[in-house]
Amino acid sequence: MTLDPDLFSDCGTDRPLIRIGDKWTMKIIVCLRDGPRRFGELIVPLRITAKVLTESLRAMERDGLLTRTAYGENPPRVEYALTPLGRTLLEPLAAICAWSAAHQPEVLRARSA
Amino acid sequence: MTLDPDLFSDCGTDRPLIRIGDKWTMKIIVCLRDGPRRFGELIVPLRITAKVLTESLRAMERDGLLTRTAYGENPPRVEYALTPLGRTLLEPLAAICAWSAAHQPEVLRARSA
DNA sequence: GTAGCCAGTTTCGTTGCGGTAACCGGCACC
DNA sequence: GGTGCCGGTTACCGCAACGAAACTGGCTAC
Repeated sequence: MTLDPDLFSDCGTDRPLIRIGDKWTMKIIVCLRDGPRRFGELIVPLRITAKVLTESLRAMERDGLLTRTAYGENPPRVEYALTPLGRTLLEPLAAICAWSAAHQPEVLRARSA
Repeated sequence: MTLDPDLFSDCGTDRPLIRIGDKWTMKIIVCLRDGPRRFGELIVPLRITAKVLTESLRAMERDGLLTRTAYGENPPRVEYALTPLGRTLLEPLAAICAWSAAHQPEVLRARSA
């Protein structure tokens, strides 16, 4: 594997641009990959609390990763959808998931050894 | 972009297999990509404290990502090197760094808007 | 008038990652 | 016999993330 020496230069910043590794960002993006979802359609499969989900969604909205659309109905309806920018994150995320899937046995074997 | 529907299935676990997003794992791997390094050669460029570096290295050693070789010399000399398994992480890491570099302006623009 | 729906917000408490500072052990040099 | 070098370890601490539970608000249906 040949790697551009400067490929990692932007990883040297104090805090990563997007907290890929935080507990929820990645899962929310994956949950939204097939189309918009409502608050309640995220909270159940993710098994996240309302507070943390709200915080995560707001942060991702601020970063331009997803959009929040509130319809003035009652009971309330709010839909969250990935932006094109958010969609571009699916590819590197897939790379990590593929690595996880491929090397999980190896890591677990190393851990138990 | 076409994505295997099951590609993300392994990301649904409670804790990710490797804490890619933790503050140091990624940087340590990048620091070791050109060959083995000593404790002191990691602590200076990373600007990490001894305690946290030790903890991170031990955890990565447990996971089989790197090896620790202590030479019985004095003053002590210890070298850390990526294993083949650790090297395979460079590729997905590069994907994330590339994303960061490519989309940083977009994110920052969204944040300030 | 009360109960339920949805999408939150508020309050309070816990946990764990990361940081600071001090100390350790063996040798080598002066 | 004191000092420095290297690679740690130990004790303590703060903050941000995470979580549980109760509450809100506006509308609808009974």
